[in-house]
Amino acid sequence: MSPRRSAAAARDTREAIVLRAVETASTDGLEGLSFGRLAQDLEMSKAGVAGPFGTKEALQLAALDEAVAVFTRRVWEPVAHHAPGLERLTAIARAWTSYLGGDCLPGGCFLTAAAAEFDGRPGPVRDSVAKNARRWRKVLAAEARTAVANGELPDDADPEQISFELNALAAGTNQERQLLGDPRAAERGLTAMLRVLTTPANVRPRGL
Amino acid sequence: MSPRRSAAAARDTREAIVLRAVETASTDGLEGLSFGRLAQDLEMSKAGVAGPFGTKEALQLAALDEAVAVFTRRVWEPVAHHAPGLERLTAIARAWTSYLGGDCLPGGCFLTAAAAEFDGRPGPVRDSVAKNARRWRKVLAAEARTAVANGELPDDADPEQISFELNALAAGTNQERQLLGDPRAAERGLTAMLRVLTTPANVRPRGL
DNA sequence: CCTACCGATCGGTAGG
DNA sequence: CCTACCGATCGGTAGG
Repeated sequence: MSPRRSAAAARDTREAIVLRAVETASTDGLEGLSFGRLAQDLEMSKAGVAGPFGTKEALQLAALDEAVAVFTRRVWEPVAHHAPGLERLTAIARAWTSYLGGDCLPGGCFLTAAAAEFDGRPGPVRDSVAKNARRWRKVLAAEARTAVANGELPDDADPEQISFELNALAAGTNQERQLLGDPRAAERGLTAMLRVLTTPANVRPRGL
Repeated sequence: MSPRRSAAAARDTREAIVLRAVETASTDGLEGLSFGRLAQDLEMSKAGVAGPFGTKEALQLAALDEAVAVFTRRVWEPVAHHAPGLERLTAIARAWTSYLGGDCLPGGCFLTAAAAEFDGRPGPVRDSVAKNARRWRKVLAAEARTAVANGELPDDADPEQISFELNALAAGTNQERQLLGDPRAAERGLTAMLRVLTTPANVRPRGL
């Protein structure tokens, strides 16, 4: 009663294509993907690569889903056992910057790159990028809200602002690492994130 | 003794192509530029567009230079008359976030997008993007160093860290505006930047 | 999952 | 700055 061999083989093929697509897109962008080049890399026919997806857009969406799954596995799952609130936020800061400072993908954080690539273009790929970005931002804001409720952050701390700043610092950490090649990128990012969690901006500082 | 008519006309043509290229690349990326499409947009022949540049890479570099010039005009020049140090840094934060929150380009901050697009690829375009990024980062760090020397920031504030954080927050502001469509993006970015300038991270906060 | 093909577009050049 | 062209590659499909 195991799945028919051909169905399992088809799944494996699809998975191999998606993994390679994520790698390629991390350096060349999602728009830089092509069936022909993937076929060469995987030593398959072009039609064999295109078949499981039908369109380039479907391939891009599949690669994006895979990248989200990797991010979840590398950043969210390791911190899920921490207590909600400030403790978990701190754990996220550590896991996230460590992820950005590592070299799991040749071109750096896929999701940051995809956000920049599609932020000016309409369509399903952009919609998916935006949806995932919003989802993660909501996770961060919810943790910040819990931290305020727990008295771990000041009553007037703004959870949305904290979420915004953590996200910005992650994007900056990725740029520091990938474009400028700074090995201290992760450390700089973590220092900044921890300060956001220590002295969060609520109201605009006076006199500036 | 005025320049020959044909030379002046050639300069105008080149300029028109570059301006259109910056616009196109702000949404589609520098790699998304093509002589053929620019020719259609400008109602010229493809060879007429390619001629003044020779290669696509030369066109990309010209578009990048133009975007840097726009950034300088919009962010640096308006603050150059301010006193060096904290006052000028604060003015930069205002001009920068205002620039990012405006809509001078359809696809948002060209330089942030180019950084993300080329951070994983070798070549002259990446080198130019990195060189410009480094140059701006040095300007920011120098201002922070002056602020420390003036006693406007704590003695142990780290100018490089301040430069890193301001840059990260700019990238985050651009993403907030372009991808998530948040009209408060500029305000959030400014709030965060001003806090960096008010309570800069120097050493890692204790106990985290 | 393959071969073979479609029309379109790519970067670039010859020649004027 | 134009027409006309080059070989290569694109996304996608027919048919098996």
